[in-house]
Amino acid sequence: MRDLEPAAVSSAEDIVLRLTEAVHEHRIAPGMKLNEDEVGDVFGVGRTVVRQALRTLGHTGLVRIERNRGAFVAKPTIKEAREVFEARALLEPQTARAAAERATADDIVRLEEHIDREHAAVAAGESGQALKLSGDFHLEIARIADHQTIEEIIRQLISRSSLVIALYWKRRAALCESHSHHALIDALRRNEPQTARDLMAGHLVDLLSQLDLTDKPKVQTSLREALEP
Amino acid sequence: MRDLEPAAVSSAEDIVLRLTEAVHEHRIAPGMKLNEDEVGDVFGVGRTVVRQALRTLGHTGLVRIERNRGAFVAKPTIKEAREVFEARALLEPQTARAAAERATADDIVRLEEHIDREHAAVAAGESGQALKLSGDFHLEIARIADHQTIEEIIRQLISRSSLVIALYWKRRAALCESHSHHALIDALRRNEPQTARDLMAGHLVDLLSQLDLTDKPKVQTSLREALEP
DNA sequence: TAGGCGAAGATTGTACACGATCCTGGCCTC
DNA sequence: GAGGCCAGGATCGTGTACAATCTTCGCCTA
Repeated sequence: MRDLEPAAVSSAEDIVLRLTEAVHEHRIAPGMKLNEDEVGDVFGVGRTVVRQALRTLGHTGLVRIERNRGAFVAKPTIKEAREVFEARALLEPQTARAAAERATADDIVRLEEHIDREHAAVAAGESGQALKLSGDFHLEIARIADHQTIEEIIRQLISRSSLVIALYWKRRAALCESHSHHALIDALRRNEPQTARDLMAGHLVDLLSQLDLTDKPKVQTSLREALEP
Repeated sequence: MRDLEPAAVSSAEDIVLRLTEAVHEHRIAPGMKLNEDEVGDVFGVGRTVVRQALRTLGHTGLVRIERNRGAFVAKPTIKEAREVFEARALLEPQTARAAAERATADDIVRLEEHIDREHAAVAAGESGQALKLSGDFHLEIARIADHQTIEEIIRQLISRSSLVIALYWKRRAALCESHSHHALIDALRRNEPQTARDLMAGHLVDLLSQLDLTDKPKVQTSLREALEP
């Protein structure tokens, strides 16, 4: 944690990664202003590089850029939240199916190591880290499916999912996820595409059902905007 | 066409649009180098703005950026080509279904006007323009479905589709598309979601089948890379 | 003549400075 | 006292200069 004197130089990619990580681990909250000078100081780079990074994050949907106003961590609306999970529901089941058709023994090992880290994070109470790993698990599936285009799209959707979870998660057992992931690995190990497909579809429904997307739970009017920071 | 002395100022968004249009209309070929100074001169802006635009295009997949080498119009491989259409096949049918559930009379009118322009372009022999309009048609469907997230993803996929078509299209009647689009409009007008879904699915299969994705038709080894420009 | 080395040119990467725009807070007027 | 106006500060947008890197081409050597 003593990363102070971070200095050195970070390329734009590094900053994108660091910021993405921070958002995934819920270390920076939706709506937070990302001042260019400030971010530049933190990472020891000029505004030019920060600008690139923020623009990149803007494209993934993690950051909203307003002209002459600056960059803010995105605050997905309820509609957007639904949309993100709908899109994932269209893409991921079929991707899991493809992954089940191609998964090698090595892939299974990697997935199991992944799950272990996920459990460790949960056990250590690091819910942020656990969430990030949970997202990475889905990405790993796409990687196994050997489908770069969809992998890239899913990466964006998972990023936004993190924001959605930060905003709309109703606290419950976070462990049920692990069960789903375990079952998925089993299906992949046994090369059962149809099972994998169904499990992923069900898993996404589960995730969505654990969000509180009732019509107006967290109003994000300018009023709240004024109260929160 | 006498757009010379373009000068004035164009913001980054404008340049993105102009370049995207040019690619969609096959006015600039895959693999072409996009020199920053050159683009800047053409549009009358500094390199900073060009840089932003190119980076944006890089994110949509239309341009490939190599560090210290520059920006090039992307050259999708056969695998990428398949991937793009697979992703579309997962997203668009369901989107068409949603569109059929929501389409208003106004929407139908807009779609029909769109088709008319498409026909006009085909009749005028402007195949590039026709292709662009054809892509926009699919985007319009996503807009009607009122699903911004998927719309944005489809926008990216259609951009890449244009590149794929530029590279792998085997010349045939370009008109069959119009029939598909017409049938889709009918389904939307009659609010027949299932029909719309199936039509879109079939339409995408048709599109894919008109590509020449046999194993090694257009080799793009470094040899070709060296010969082409 | 083939191969490797090195310098010059070209192109991108980054920082910085200046101009434009927006927000904030105080003051003036009604 | 309320509302509008204006100036000051802060922040972003863009052009430009300089540094880093890559490519190219000529030259030297075996």
